[in-house]
Amino acid sequence: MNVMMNETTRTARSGLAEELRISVARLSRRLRAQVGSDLSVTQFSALAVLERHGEMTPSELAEHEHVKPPSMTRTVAALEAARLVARRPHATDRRQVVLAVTEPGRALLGEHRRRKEAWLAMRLAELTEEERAALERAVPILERLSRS
Amino acid sequence: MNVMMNETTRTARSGLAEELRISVARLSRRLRAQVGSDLSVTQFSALAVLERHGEMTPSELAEHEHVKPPSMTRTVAALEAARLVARRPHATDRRQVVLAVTEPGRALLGEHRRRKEAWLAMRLAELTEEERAALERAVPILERLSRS
DNA sequence: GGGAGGTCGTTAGCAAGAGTAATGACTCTT
DNA sequence: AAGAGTCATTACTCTTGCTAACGACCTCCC
Repeated sequence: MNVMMNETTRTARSGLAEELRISVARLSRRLRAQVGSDLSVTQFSALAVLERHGEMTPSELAEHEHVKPPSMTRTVAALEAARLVARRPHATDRRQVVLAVTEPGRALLGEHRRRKEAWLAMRLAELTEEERAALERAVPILERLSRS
Repeated sequence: MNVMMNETTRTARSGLAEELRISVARLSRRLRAQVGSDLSVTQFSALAVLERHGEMTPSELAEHEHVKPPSMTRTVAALEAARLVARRPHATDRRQVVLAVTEPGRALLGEHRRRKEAWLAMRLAELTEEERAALERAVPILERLSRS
């Protein structure tokens, strides 16, 4: 259409923020609907983060997930009730609590990952290799957008 | 690391589905928290879709947003109460209702778009041109993932 | 030492938004 | 014209986010 602009040289179009916002919101809603698991997306995300980062306090976890501490309290309570996360007292500060993924939690994590990837993986498989490569490049950028 | 694979030739890594799922969920949660508007993300998305697609019935809108009709009823009710959407009877089927964005709705849409893009646009501006281009390529793919 | 004030986690209560089930009005098929 | 199906809505529940407030604990400073 426009010979002066191509994909690699144009700057951010004014619509990019809006398009990204809407497509992310929609895909998120779609994904949530596909979770055929006994763990919610929020719980799974918290559990996965805890596994990746090792031991964390509830506040650290809340900050990482960009959620307020009371919300994380509820998420952690659910995970703890399911024996997927264990809490132990902090070594020196008795106000704090240290969370860690239990062995059953780790096992369930792998199992759930495989199950819950099914829907998305099926759809990813329908894409061309170039499209998947484009998503691979986008994922770390999306991660960075939600930090900062 | 692996000289046999590079970004363009590798197939979908097993982790892509999971990474994408988590990063999309997190960014979605982050975006939702940034909406300083009187319209929720859901309402805005429905209004935007309605503007883009022209007139639609509530069921069509619900299907497009991958939401059940009762949920869309509530969203539409809120939009109608704010005079952003108008409903009129279907020409031939009196069970159905036809929805359309009003002129104030259209105006508000543009205004809100500019306002609500602020957070994301700021973060997009911090990226390199290559990273933005990567997101530009990813957006239509994300869109396609949430359809089908 | 011993308060004053800050921090961590939790509880309580509220709001948004999604779901299922059921209903009322209407259309279509036979 | 009557039974079956469809569209939108209502009623109710659930999840998950938030803010406000609190109790337990730490730390700083006199």
